[in-house]
Amino acid sequence: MRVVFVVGRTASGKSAFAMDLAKEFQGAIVNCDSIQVFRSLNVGSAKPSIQDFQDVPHYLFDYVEEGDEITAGEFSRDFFANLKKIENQFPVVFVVGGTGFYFQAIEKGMYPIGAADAETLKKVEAELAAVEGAERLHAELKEKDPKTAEKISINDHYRLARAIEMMRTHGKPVSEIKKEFEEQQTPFPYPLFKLGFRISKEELLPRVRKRTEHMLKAGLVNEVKNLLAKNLESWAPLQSVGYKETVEYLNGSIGSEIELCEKIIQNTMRLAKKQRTWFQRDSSIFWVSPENFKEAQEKVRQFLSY
RNA sequence: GGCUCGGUAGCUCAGUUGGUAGAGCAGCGGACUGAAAAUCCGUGUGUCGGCGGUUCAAUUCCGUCCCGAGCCA
Repeated sequence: MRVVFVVGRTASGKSAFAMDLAKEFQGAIVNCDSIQVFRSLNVGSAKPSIQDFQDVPHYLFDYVEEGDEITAGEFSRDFFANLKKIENQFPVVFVVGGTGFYFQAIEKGMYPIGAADAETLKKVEAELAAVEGAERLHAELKEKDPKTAEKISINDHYRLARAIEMMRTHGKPVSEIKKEFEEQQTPFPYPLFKLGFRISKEELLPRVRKRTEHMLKAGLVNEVKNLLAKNLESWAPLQSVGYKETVEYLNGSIGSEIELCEKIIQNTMRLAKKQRTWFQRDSSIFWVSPENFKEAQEKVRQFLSY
């Protein structure tokens, strides 16, 4: 089996492209989007339609239950477990999504140390919350692991806490864990081609606007209302673009549905910008834009048929 | 028509006891290894509503006009 990554900013048209190719090559679609993995997040996550699900086999959508959460490491394991199961069923899978971190997790792997040790992390967070806590911990990191300290802002409490936690739990600096990992890194286990969808901000904005208006018509507010009725207001994915704003609308801090729509469009554009920033540094991606669409299709065909 | 309070960055506003101004948000750029649609970092010249006056110097004081909100007629 071969694997094609189809990456790009949200609403860029990558899903439709992948669907076409999947039909042509009897392939499957595998999700690599951190929000579309969740059941019950349908409208606001711009999940593929029921028709799409029927036309082409889709994997890793809708498989994390309401209220449950997932990490990049877990996603990566789920991804390979899934691929193992279907590797004899399809000549190719198209891994489609916008979550750069998850793509990295599956392509490069994660450090072999696993998730944070809850107890240690809790302690570190308590220290962090103390007066001058961040300053002290950052100084500690700087002393024991200057390389890592240089990359982490004193205000980035999340990364600072995790770095200290790693150091204490595993008894070595993060930069060493990173170095060891890089030395014994294994290549991605399937033939891989990476395709990126490039679309300008000017082209993207009207697409985002249309999609957001459609989400509101399709019942985004109701979707969120139902989740809040189940006491899921602190469920992490409700912090994501589209959901966060709708929660604010329902609790009154966003006044009207028009304002809600504008806010979602704005934050979606910002998300798109961050996605662009992430993917553009990967020089091994072959970029598709409207001008070289045919050429891109040809590239994929070549990759799949030699 | 009279009085009062406002008019400062794209938006909301702070400030200058007179020496030409700064926050938040937005925008723009970036980072990213178990929260990633998250989190964090960098980036601020704008006729300080217009026109006059006083002054070495006015966004700041004075006059006048324009615009907005409120109160009284």
